[in-house]
Amino acid sequence: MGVSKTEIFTAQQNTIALFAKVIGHPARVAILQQLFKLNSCVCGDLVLEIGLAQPTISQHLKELKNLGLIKGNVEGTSVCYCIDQENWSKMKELMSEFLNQDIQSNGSCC
Amino acid sequence: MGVSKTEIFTAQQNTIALFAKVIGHPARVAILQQLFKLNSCVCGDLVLEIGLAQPTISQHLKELKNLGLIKGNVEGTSVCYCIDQENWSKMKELMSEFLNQDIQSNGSCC
DNA sequence: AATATTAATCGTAATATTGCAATATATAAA
DNA sequence: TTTATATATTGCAATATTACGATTAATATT
Repeated sequence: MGVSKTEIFTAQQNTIALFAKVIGHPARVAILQQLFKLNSCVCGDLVLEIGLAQPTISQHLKELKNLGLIKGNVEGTSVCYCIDQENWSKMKELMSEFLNQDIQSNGSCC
Repeated sequence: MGVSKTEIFTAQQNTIALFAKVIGHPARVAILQQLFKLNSCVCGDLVLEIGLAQPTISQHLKELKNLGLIKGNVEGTSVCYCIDQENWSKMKELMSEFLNQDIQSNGSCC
């Protein structure tokens, strides 16, 4: 069907999946890395840096913004984007907790 | 197009995206959590636990296996799955490095 | 006001993902 | 050897994602 059955999972599972999904595209990884590198960055610079068309970058920025990982400020005709550090930290917390899980049983593995 | 332009990104960016993508579905998050909880788990138990059809679970397991995050051993008619701890650690390392990035510039944010 | 600049949105084509019924495969048990 | 059990594979329908050209919107500049 192409649509996930989110209702059968916990809120935490769905949230982890949503954050992972938005990082699950190399263009968005590249955008985030660039924003960490430059602190703030105008949309047009990302288009040049990354090499995808302007509407495509704009779409990826929108997804990152929807999840709160970045924020954008209008500056004249350009829009300046940067990491939303507070939300990034929250996401990092959630993902780290998931990644750092330990095997909870001592039964031998297969 | 539906197809990512992976060739314009670095290997690291593509790898991060691939790992994030496979975690980007709540069913796979749930499977991984269950495997951490029980150490090893038979496919059929995951079907019961998670509540998706057997072919669907089987497909998700395949994706996790393709990326090396889990491994499966045949035990009679069942297949026992567990976390591949070595590869999980490598993935964790890569993702943590990405998540723990710090702003590298002191220019003010927008 | 007219024009240039920048980014967002719309529309669309190509492809990927999700989920499951039906079927195939492989081993165990009778 | 037949039958039961467990998992994988196939095929398909519904939906989502990716990418971009064309256009729109919004502000700056002349």
